[in-house]
Amino acid sequence: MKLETRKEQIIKISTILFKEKGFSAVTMRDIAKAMGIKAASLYNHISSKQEILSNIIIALAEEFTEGITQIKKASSSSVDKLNSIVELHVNITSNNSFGMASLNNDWMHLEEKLEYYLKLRLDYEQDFRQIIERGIANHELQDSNAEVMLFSMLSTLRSLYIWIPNKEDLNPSKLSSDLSRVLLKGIIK
Amino acid sequence: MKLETRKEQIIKISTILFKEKGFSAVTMRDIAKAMGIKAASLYNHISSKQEILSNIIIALAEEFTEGITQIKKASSSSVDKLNSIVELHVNITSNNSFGMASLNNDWMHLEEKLEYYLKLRLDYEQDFRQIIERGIANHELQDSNAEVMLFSMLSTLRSLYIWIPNKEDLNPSKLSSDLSRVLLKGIIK
DNA sequence: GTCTATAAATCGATAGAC
DNA sequence: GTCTATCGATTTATAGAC
Repeated sequence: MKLETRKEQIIKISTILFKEKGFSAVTMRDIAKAMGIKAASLYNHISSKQEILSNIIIALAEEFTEGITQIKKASSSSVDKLNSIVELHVNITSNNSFGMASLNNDWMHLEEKLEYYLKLRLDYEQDFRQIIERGIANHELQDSNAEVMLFSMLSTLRSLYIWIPNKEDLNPSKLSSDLSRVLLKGIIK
Repeated sequence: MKLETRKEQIIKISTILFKEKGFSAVTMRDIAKAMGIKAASLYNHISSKQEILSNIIIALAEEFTEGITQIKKASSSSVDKLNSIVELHVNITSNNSFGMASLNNDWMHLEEKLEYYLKLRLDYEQDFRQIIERGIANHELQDSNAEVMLFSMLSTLRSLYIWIPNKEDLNPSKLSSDLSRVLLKGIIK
């Protein structure tokens, strides 16, 4: 059992509040109240509200970057790489579904780290796109609009945070395989 | 060419600002500045910031409700109904991609209209779910997890607002058919 | 590490002149 | 229909006692 620092506790509680109302609508007093202390006391552990948001978003973005870097250099088929990407999203979102809300909806409120975040996101999308394009080139995937395929998969995977917390009986590996089947093979008979 | 009332102009500009930074981070002074007037002058046309948000979200939610009501009572196949739902989302989002951001991300800041919005959303999802379940029952669709199918389609369709404005050469009917193919038939060969 | 107190800025909204 | 002026509440953040 890891001992949580006070800073980690603040970030954890803020993550929950940010998902409920969004970063801009949550006040330092809201965070303090949820911690059971006064707002001024927060500043002994974090330097600003902005720092809390940065911690949440950048940590997640870097997890995705690490994940796709591993997938990219594996020697598996394109389809298996796509399956691994689905697994990556399901796993990260299962462990931090609250934080995924900030990553998706509050990234524009980043300040110093905004540029860095945008680079990570762009690189991730480019790696994902390349896996799809190679799948088309080597005839594993249908020869249709790669951009629509990318958009469709990424939209579903990025929305997992809305859905996962409502599935009390969540089994990540079953969800990954169900989702892979639907995303890759469609739903029609 | 329709003449826009001042109120409609305010709502239109607010919609753009809300998409950029979210409802909570946009001030009445921001809206006024974009209109070229002072904040106090806004109150001659709207009664509160809240009223602007309600107008944006409820109008869109009702469009979706009307759309699926028509689709539901058509005598077409389940697959054709799903195609119509894709078209519905592409059309509404093409006409108001900015407003779709508020619908997706700022609905929780509704006050008096929150309950009404939640009912419209729940009913919509229930209609959508029923179309999928009937498709499975009559063997048009694969006999797998209906909830995952619903989630996957809905996530992609709800995210269209992020993507559509970046496709300068957008052809709604081509997008609808590309998207239907990917969502229904998958991407694998 | 938490508190009280408060600074300095900004918020939504109103009053009243033009 | 827009303005200036301003109210009262609320915001992030700091100072300094304990």
